[in-house]
Amino acid sequence: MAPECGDPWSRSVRTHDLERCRSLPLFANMHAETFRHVTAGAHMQRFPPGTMLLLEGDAVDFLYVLLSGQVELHGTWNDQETVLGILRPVSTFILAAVVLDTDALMSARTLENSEILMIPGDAIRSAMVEDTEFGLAVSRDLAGGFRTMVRAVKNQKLRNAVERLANHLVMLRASDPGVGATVVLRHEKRVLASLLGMTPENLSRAFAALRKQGVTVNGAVVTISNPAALIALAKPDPLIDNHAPFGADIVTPADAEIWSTNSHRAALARSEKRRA
Amino acid sequence: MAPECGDPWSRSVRTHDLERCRSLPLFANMHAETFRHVTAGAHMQRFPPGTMLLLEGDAVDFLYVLLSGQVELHGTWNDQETVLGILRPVSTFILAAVVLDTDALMSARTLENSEILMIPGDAIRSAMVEDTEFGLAVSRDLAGGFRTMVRAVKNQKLRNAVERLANHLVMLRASDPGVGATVVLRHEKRVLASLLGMTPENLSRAFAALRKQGVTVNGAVVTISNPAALIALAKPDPLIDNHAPFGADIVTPADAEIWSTNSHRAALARSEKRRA
DNA sequence: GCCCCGCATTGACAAAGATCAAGTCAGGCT
DNA sequence: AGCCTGACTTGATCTTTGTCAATGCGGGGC
Repeated sequence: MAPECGDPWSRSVRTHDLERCRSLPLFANMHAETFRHVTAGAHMQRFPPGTMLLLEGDAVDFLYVLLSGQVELHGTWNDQETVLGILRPVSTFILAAVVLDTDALMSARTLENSEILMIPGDAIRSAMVEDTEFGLAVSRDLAGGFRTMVRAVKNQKLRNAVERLANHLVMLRASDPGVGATVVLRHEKRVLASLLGMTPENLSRAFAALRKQGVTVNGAVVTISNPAALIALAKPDPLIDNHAPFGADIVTPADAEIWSTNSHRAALARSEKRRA
Repeated sequence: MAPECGDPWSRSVRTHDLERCRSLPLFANMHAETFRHVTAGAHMQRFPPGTMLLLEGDAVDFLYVLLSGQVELHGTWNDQETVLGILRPVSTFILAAVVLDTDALMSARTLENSEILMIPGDAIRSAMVEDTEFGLAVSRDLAGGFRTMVRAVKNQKLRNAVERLANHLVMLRASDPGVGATVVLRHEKRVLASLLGMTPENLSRAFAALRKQGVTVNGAVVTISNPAALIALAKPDPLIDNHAPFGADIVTPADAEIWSTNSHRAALARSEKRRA
């Protein structure tokens, strides 16, 4: 289902890929044999930016594992589109549709060059039956995904645009292990706007509104001169915002809830280098 | 955690209760022995309307099974409240928190006199390990719940207030086995307003706006004199609205997605036959 | 029966957000 | 280098939604 934009580039699956896959909570405790069986039928593909991996309504034949790059999940209705989530490595996506062997509710599109491991849905479903440990991991992953979406609904219904942006910035700050004066936006602003449920114009104005709280923007670099003021406005809440603390704190591994993402850190470092 | 509002009324668990529980897809294929073990520690309680069963942030010790009455799930932030879902029998709730053994993201409150079976979370979690069939059912239920929440986000972000109301009415019509001229709202209007993500005042105006499409309201009774016009405005979409599209189409049994409700399905099939 | 209280509706107004239209800027291409 | 494209911003305007206030309606309790 890749309509345009050049052929995907298939390549063989390296053991390094499998190791990264294995590092996900979803696969970590799987029996070695089941893991081998599941990945036997998998194949690896590279996609250029802007490739539609999956269209909502399509039957879902694979579980996707994003190993490098960035993928956007979005939904469409009445010629409008809204971004429902953005994935960074290492993450899986559309597990729910695979488990139910049904059609996708979200479309998926690459935002950057991306390497994706595609695991046949059949293999996933039979592994759930054969390997209890994996079955449990699937349940935990889906429970986390459910909670992520509950948070999204609360965020959308209880907060206005400026508050959503403020919390997004607070989240970025919290997830950045480095010092605190600046954060780097991880997506194009128009993508971010859609993710936050507003138009690009309105995102610009929301940034402008946050100048009072000491927020200034320069391209993708946002400097937060008065974190306390920003946080006072944002009122982050653990029951909405899942600030995955890398640095400290335990957070039960099951409660990842970032779809199934685990290791963001690499990408962050990269984007930090180049800045206007 | 039932703060006020009179003592809950505990009573013994009857076999009839267990049978209704068993009818849920979540429990239907469970081994008899596991089911007996799981329900051994369960107890039954009656709650008057307005009782807080669970407060967001609370640790979750039980899986709740609603056997009669009506329960509202809502979220809170910054002194505002929004309804995230409304359950009718027979449904379970907060399975995700039980699976992860963590705190609740949603509060639960009875809207009517309700009978609720409370199953200890430990028993659920150990049953998942011991009974593969049950583990699979849990995964499927959570996958359905995830998809329900994805639909909710799309509904909220892609549609305006009038469109959300129109689709709600179309959904009620589709799920009502009787003839088509009227539907009955299932909740107080202010609850419905919150569920649809608007204020009560705005709900009134949304109803007024639908008069052009032949919608008139009288208390809880809504008459739809021109279904085609209403549907034309609502543009219901199987990827957002989980009711049988008017054409045909089967709903795959796995794709329940109504949290974990089952009882609708029969109604759906019925309404499929008769169509304007 | 009467009184109250809470729900629902309506109108006037205010705030939030979307749309339309320029206009700027940076990066990529020839 | 020069140009072109696409992203971002800003202002003006309109639509949608929320807020505040007043009123009507109806059911439950005394």
